[in-house]
Amino acid sequence: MPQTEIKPILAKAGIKFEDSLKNAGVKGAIAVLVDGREFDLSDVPEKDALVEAILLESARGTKILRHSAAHLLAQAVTEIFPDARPNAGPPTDDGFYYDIDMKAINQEEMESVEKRMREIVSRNLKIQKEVLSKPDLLKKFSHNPYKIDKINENVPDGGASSVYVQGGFVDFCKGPHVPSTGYIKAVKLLSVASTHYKADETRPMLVRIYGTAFPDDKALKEYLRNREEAVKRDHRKIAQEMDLLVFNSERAPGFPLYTPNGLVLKEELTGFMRKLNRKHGWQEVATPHIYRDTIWKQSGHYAKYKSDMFLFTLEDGDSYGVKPMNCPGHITIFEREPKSYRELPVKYCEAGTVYRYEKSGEVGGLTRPRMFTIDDGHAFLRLDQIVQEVRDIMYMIKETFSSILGEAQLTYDLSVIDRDNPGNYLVTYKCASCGTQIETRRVSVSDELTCPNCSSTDLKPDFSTWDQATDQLRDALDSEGLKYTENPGEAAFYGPKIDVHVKDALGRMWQLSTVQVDFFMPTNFGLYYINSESKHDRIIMIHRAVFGSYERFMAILIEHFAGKFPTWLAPLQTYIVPVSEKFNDYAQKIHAKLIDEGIRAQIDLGSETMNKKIKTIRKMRPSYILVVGEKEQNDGTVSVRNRSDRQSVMPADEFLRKLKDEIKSYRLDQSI
RNA sequence: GCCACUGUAGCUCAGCAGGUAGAGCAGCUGAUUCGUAAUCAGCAGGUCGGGGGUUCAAAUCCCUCCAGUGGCUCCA
Repeated sequence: MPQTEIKPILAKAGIKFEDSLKNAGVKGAIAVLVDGREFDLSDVPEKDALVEAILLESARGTKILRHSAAHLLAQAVTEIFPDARPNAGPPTDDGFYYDIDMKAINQEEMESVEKRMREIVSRNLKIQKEVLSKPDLLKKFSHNPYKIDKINENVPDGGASSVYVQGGFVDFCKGPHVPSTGYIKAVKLLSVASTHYKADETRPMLVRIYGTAFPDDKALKEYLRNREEAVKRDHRKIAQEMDLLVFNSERAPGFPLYTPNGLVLKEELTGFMRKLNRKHGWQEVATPHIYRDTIWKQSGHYAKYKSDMFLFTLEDGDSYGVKPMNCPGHITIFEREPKSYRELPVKYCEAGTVYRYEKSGEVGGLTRPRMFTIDDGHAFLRLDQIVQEVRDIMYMIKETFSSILGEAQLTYDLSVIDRDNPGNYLVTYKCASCGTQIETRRVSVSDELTCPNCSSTDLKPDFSTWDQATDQLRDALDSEGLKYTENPGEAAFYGPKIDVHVKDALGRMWQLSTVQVDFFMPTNFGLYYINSESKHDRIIMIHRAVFGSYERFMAILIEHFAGKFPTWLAPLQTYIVPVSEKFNDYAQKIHAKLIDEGIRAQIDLGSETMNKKIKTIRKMRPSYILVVGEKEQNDGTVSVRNRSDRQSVMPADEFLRKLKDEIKSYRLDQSI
């Protein structure tokens, strides 16, 4: 293991960090850390400071390396294409990119850029920091409007900032960087994409080149292997091989059609969730796919998501919308009769299929379809019941993923309101002159609100409901001992939420579960309960989903297991191959027995050779392949080949017993 | 929606200095009856994503629309 931590040393004022490190006998540093801030080795401290060496192999060091690799990329590009205007090139979690204003480049050109990068590495150019005044900066980058923008945004008048020079290339940058291009030993360009300047779709497109860099070749190779593995596991490819779904881009672009195999998988997951819901007191309901548009106006979806909905008007003039959400349906069921405080919480759930018109460039596979099924749940409860309910949901979530994925690693996000932009959310406003309260969502920040009572325009947002909801979520997380990060501005328009991310077998994090507290939709629909004093009281709603979308979760499972599902999920659990036609009867007897016991079993009575049958069925990823011939027929046994191609022979009854047990217990590995 | 790339048989792909399509697998027919990753032979299968244009002639060149992929934006 490379050493990644070194004891801090004292750096004297006026002496370059690199010299202080050298004097202290510290080797291999590429930058230093002082009070949490990173500096170049060539920087000179103004006063004595305790410094920590940053080694290339550390997380910080690798990030610096990648940042330098981004500069290297820009240098190579500008050497080959002198007209290219680099914009920005940051490191990312697993690599780096650089956005450059240039003509789109193809594969060969990208390879020549990469070749040039290696060549610049072998030149081992010194990467030197210079500090320039603002006018000098503007002059130096006068040919590059993007850098001019950046300088004007980041450097105050009369101020100065650093640039980094390597050979003939110079970039406006805070740094730090590795001391020379020779440090960038393991670098690889990965892909070309395009992006809008400042992520603003009205601005010009830039070419974004992605790449990655690692401290050594071995780490790079391993990363590339993982990437290849991810491509091999692509759910679209495996779903095709296992015959799970059909996408017909002409007839229904973005809409998955389930084949028999695919439906087995979805129904197994639905069954799992049904059982869990029952255990936790969620009652199953079913609601229509189409409603009058008035319900969407009332829920607030229409105002915000109209253009993303499938809407239509009939000849008689009635307008309808296909549901993009299940909540209004559940509300409609809930409000059928008044509820007493004693009856709460009321919890409805549904595997509810919703339809959203995702824009053409956004649809893709199962991760972003236009039709998907949510394991949706809506709890209607009292203010004092939130914490307990959220805790129970967090428990359900943990139960689900540890059961389906094994030792699942979960992380939690708490998304809260951005107080500076209340216009994005449904917020209570209080009139400063007459005290009237209204709950509304401004369409744009410039929208002036007027008091419906006194027509005053002096309305102040009141965040107390948001604060209450958010505090309850914090409470629930804290009392379950869960660590979480808070994200201001990421809340839903009707309330704060907890999102749960799950790590898959390739180390990727996926956002799956979500728990959202909603004070506003119950208000929009006038929901109430009768409290112990016979008065109306406000209903609180919790929206929750554990899998999120079945389709997306299936995609994740396919890639997580590489299609080799645990037996309970596998569309094909047993595949039976007779050694030759002579043993068809015995094979059919076994098959009939398995079918009778509810096993998803198939038998192959074709005239192909046994070898070929085994070969061709592999893409279906059966849990078990049974080969039966003379020996098995005589002994009443089966020859079993499992997912890892391990073979064994056992009595047919024993196989069936173990198989049933494995399925019933949702077992992840194989018992045979 | 924006940018780039791609679209040829059910699947994977070849053909593209313009001369109206080819392979493997899958399928069908026949032979083969086999002990754990491809038995042999034959047959059939495509108005080359749709539309328009240039040309004597378009899968191939041009325009346009649709769709897929990688990104950007968005994601109730």
